Amino acid sequence: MRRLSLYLRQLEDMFRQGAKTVSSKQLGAALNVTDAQVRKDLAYFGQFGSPGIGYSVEDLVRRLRRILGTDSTWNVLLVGLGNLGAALAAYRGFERKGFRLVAVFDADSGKIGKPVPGLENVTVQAMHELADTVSRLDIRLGIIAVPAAAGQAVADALVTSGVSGILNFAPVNCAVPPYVVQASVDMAVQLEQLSFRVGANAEIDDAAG
Amino acid sequence: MRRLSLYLRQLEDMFRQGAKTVSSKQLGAALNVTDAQVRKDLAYFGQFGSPGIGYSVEDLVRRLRRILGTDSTWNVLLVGLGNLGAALAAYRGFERKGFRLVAVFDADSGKIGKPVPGLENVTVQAMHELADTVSRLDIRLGIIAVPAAAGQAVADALVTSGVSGILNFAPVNCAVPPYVVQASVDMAVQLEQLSFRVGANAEIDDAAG
DNA sequence: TAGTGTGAATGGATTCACAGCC
DNA sequence: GGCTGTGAATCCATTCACACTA
Repeated sequence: MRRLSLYLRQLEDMFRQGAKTVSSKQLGAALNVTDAQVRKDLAYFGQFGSPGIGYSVEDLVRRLRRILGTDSTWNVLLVGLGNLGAALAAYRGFERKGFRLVAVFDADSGKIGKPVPGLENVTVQAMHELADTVSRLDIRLGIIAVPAAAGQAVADALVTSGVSGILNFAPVNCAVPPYVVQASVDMAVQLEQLSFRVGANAEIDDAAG
Repeated sequence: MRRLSLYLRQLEDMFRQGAKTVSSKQLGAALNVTDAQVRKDLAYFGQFGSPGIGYSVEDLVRRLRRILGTDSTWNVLLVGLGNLGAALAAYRGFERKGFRLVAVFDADSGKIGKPVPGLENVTVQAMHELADTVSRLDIRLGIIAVPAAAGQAVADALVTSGVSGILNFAPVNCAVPPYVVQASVDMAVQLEQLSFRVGANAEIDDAAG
């Protein structure tokens, strides 16, 4: 369920602010979701709450992490150290969520061998080292941050090297076998969705006067 | 419909490769969608295809752009020129999709007044100039690329300044009034979704032997 | 009383199946 | 023969309503 991650993020936030318990209504209100929806989502994985009380924030955080698989750390690799890749490498939010960027690859020979800004003990590797590194460091997730034209080739290389999941920032649809999980984020597509919905909103307003 | 943007991206790709017509089956196969799904989606907006032939790629691209509102250019602003913001500012893919980054804001006084790397004629502005700039340049979409702690304040400022849509990269849920459209992208959440689905896949494999 | 867990009902999205057109 | 557009059927997610519990 895609909402589970959002529940967890919100709950971690609430936990930092010292909240002990939370009701489905409170959690839902913070995320624009109905209380019934929250309860259905959580109940699907077991009995987490106490009638009359709500949910223990700390307990729920622990259980959600377990469900999402982030109660242990995942090793992650990145392909493509352009602007976006560099931003991802420097982002300090992954660590806290249970992900560790342990290897970075690029096709540009000018970058290979140099340290990755913002990452300790990681130097840029050549693409041909991919498979070796994946098995040596037990890497299961790969992030693609390369131009569209290179996307499919990199996806193929990741699949061959044995990763189980791919997060794809290249603005292209990459074909992967069904046993490999893929998520895609395309900035331009996101903006298009926005402009579409803004346009639709404007029409509704027009119709309403 | 969220798939519309993906259809458009794929069609633009096919157009560049010289394709004249495309069938719902071909288009669907490229995106892991059934042919019936493609036809339903497109038919919702009108009669675009010819039985026996398929769809004209060029015509369909034009019609989809019209539907998505990207047949004309949208002015866009960016708040936050950290690693991610800089990557977005330097990304050359927006222009081709009908979006132009015309203003960049940051709270860091050390950055204000300096040119934005990769953008012609754009210098970093202070937050207090937001509302003025939005109305002067007729900006309707805003991108948030600031730390989580600053997200809500920036969202509020954008709403007050009069933008119609917000693309939020801050890892926090921002409350906005219903007449403002919002899309959110959280890199860490994306990875969590992946790890969840990879875990689920593994269990299915286990069960199957 | 406040709030969970859950069957029943609803509604929206997806698939099926096919008539009609090129 | 190949392919679209679309009603009918199906599936799945969401909401409703409430029995039950701390």
